[in-house]
Amino acid sequence: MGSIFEIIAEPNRRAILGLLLLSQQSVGNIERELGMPQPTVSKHLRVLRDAGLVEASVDAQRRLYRLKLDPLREVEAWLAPFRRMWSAHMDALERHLETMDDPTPPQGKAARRNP
Amino acid sequence: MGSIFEIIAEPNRRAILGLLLLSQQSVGNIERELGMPQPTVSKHLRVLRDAGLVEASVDAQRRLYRLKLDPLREVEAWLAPFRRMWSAHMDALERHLETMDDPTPPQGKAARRNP
DNA sequence: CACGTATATACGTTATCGCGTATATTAAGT
DNA sequence: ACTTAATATACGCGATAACGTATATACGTG
Repeated sequence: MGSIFEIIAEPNRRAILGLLLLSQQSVGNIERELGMPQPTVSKHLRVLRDAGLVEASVDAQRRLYRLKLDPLREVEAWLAPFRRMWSAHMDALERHLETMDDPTPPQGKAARRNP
Repeated sequence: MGSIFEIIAEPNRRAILGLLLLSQQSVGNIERELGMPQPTVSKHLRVLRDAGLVEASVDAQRRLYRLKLDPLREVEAWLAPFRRMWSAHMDALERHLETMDDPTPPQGKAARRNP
């Protein structure tokens, strides 16, 4: 499977990652919690493992899967400029609201960014 | 096409969005800049438009496409808890480094950085 | 109105993904 | 050793997405 973006495009995989956010989980737990058949879980876990998004430790017959979120940094990195863009718009809106004849000028709450 | 995640899973679409980050672009520009055949561009733009990621204004025969990044907030929202997680690890590492052969033991609860 | 330019869509093909069912593997308990 | 539990894999299938080629639509210019 190609990029991290394709990996997280799958809803079930996102669900699994979301569940693992709470704590590590056995395959059976994931199966029960998310209500998907066991082979499906295992196969998605395989994909996630190959992508480096999870890793497993063996607890007898169980495998406990936990998050390894390093690969998500690529998504974060890709998203960053877009986030900058919309916070730029936010700032513009703030500036606009500040200049609107407002008897109570914005103060106190939310410290200025880049003072 | 389903979720925003599937939309941005496609490399060419991410390329288009990346290009639009600079400024609005005509279809022909995208075609030249990214070196993909025109129908491909148009079809991806169609998908992006349906997803609300992009909107076009007509300039004679050209269509100028620009970003509309609202839908990306969903990605941002999904990513947020994971980001919190790895910055938590960062903080833990920092705390650890602070206490490493540091003659001044950790006493004040959070010696916040950037006072 | 004919023509070139710019963009959109239709169609057929190919590749891949996710699923379900069945089976293999590995460890535990008796 | 036999059995049960837990997880992994193999195989065939149906859906869908992306692509290339060809064609349609809309606009501007002579």
